[in-house]
Amino acid sequence: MRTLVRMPPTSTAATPRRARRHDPDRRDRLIDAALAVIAEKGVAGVSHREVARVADVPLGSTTYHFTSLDELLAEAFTRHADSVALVFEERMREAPDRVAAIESVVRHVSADLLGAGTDIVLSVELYVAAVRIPALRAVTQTWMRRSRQALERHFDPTTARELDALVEGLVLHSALSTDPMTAEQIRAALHRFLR
Amino acid sequence: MRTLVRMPPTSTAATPRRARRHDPDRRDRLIDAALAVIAEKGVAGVSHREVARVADVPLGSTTYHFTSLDELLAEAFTRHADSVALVFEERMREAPDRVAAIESVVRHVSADLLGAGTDIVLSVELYVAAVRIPALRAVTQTWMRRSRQALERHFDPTTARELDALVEGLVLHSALSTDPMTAEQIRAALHRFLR
DNA sequence: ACGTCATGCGTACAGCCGTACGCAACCATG
DNA sequence: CATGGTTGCGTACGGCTGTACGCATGACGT
Repeated sequence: MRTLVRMPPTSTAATPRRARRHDPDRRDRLIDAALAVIAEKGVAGVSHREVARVADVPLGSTTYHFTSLDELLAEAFTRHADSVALVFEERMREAPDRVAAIESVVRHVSADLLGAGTDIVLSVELYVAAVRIPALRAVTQTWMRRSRQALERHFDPTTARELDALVEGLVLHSALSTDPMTAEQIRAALHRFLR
Repeated sequence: MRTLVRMPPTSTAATPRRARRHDPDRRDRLIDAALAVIAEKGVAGVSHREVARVADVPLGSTTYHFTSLDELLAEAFTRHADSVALVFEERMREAPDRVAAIESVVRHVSADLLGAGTDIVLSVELYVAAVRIPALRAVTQTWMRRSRQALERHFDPTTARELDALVEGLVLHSALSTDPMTAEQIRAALHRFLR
């Protein structure tokens, strides 16, 4: 139904043209909403409409702030990778020596990654999306580099690279397993590698 | 255009109703086609129509053989996991001792997994799909169990589990990296862990 | 040779999608 | 208070999706 006649704002028409809201954080909230959708339904579940629904904004708003869906995905995953990398960097920074660093890695795996359920899901979604979307490959590259550099505060480059891979594997296997490894088992594995 | 008049088979009508083919391997070929689609476009790219196109069968044929898309995905990933597991089991079987077993693992990672590009993509797609589709969780579980059991021919259970995780991490990092690890680097990492 | 019936396929339907586009609303000027 | 321009949103369009359903087909028993 095209409204040729101007409706008063109080009209009870189907969609009464919501008052336009001035809110400068909207773009941010859309990115968070996108991450929520990815965590719950996967990248496949991300659509302009779904994100708009979760963020409680009109459809037109999402297409206004993000030209394409890929742009939205790139920003969302960048935020995710940034936040995980920041936490890990802090963990490495606060470790005074090599032994403490190992313990920090254990905590990072068991608390930061495996503890908060959605983070690993987001990461795996990122990995698979990165296979096909070049912009996301760059995100994973940067993340891996930061991760290794953080480790290099306490370990030589080769060890850092291998350790990073081991951590990845431990996290992934635990995430997929019905019988995930305990913090103690993770500690044992890391000490064995670094002994 | 509904054809109320019976068309002769030689008619040049839009879709001349292809001769029905008796081919009992159709189901198998559909599963392979599904794997090809997953490798090329991801799980998100799998649709009855796309699989039908790749397998060169009519749309109705896919919906006939597989009630739902999830059923098709489950069968496809089961086939993939089976085939990778079989290769790995063979590699472990042919290794006479522990040292040879390590070398077999190196070859498995660098040749079987990283060598043939599509396999890792399929695996990562499986991991992420397994998060949301219960039937696929079972597939990953079985695969992990077989993998560990194969390793247990040469290593104790704890070592097997840790080694399995390390392999996973090495493969994943190499697959995602623009600068993947060489076979030599992988060998070094494994020897370091098992030294 | 001929009927029967499980097997296989064409088609239609309803619903979701991304995106383009034009108009409404507001802010900053004058 | 007028007016211009920027920002934001409603809507429509074409295309893709899964799936249900009914009819054509041909293998097989007789």
